[in-house]
Amino acid sequence: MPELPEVETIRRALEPHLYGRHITAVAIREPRLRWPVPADLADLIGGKKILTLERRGKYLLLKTDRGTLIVHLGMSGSLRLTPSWEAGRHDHVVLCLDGASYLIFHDPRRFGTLLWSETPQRHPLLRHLGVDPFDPRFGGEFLHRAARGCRRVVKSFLMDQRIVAGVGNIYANESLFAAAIHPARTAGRISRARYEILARSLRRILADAIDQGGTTLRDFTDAKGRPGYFQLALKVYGRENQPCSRCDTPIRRSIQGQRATFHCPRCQR
DNA sequence: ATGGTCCCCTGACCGC
DNA sequence: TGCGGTCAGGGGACCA
Repeated sequence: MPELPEVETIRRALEPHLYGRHITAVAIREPRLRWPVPADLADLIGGKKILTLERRGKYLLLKTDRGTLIVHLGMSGSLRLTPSWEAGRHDHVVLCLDGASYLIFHDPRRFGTLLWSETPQRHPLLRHLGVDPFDPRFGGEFLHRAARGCRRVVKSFLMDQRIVAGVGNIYANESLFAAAIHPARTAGRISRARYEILARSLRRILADAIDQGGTTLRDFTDAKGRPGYFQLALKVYGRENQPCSRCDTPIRRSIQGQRATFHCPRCQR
């Protein structure tokens, strides 16, 4: 489900309600996620005070006064904050907070992650993450340099979390369309000038998507249950055979790296 | 090192 | 109504 804009949407909705709260109890109802939820999570996080909720790529970091809960939502994960809670299907982990509210990790497909770390930046899952698209270091020059000698197709290059952290399938497709770059072009053979356009397109699209509360294709909602609206602004993703917004040529769907790829065969070269 | 494939899992949808 | 096939926003493990 969630790429950078959706994760950021959840982060913004949650953080003001989490700051300074204490975790009073933890219930692990289903530990079998991407990796097992630590059986002693209650001991690790119980009684801790929440300091911040940060985002690193598609990860959320719930920082406490001692240690950090690392959260990844996978394809179908969500976090929601409710004043009351009745056990629902796929509500795998529940954090009880002081002030009688519940932070619920819900994930039907269980591709998500909940792990504990005292040094999250050095955690194996986070250590190799690339720059955030909103980091000042990110830009056309950065992409051009990172792509030097790279023989992969540009779309999978863009989705490689070790290069840029946070870009998934929707926003890779959309930013390549905005930059008029064919998704199957070899990453290492794209000019610096075109990477400048791609970097700007990506930033603008991610920022717009955050403003719209993310993209809701099926079931994405923020921490209060509200859907996003950026799906209304999608130009190619999920639009196979529909006319290109720029030239009316039917949008084409293909498969790259086991994932659906959408592009306009006329606009994108 | 690099790049491509497989697979983890559930649910929704489609055609028969 | 039921059944089988396909597809889905991610990414680590494994292989050449």
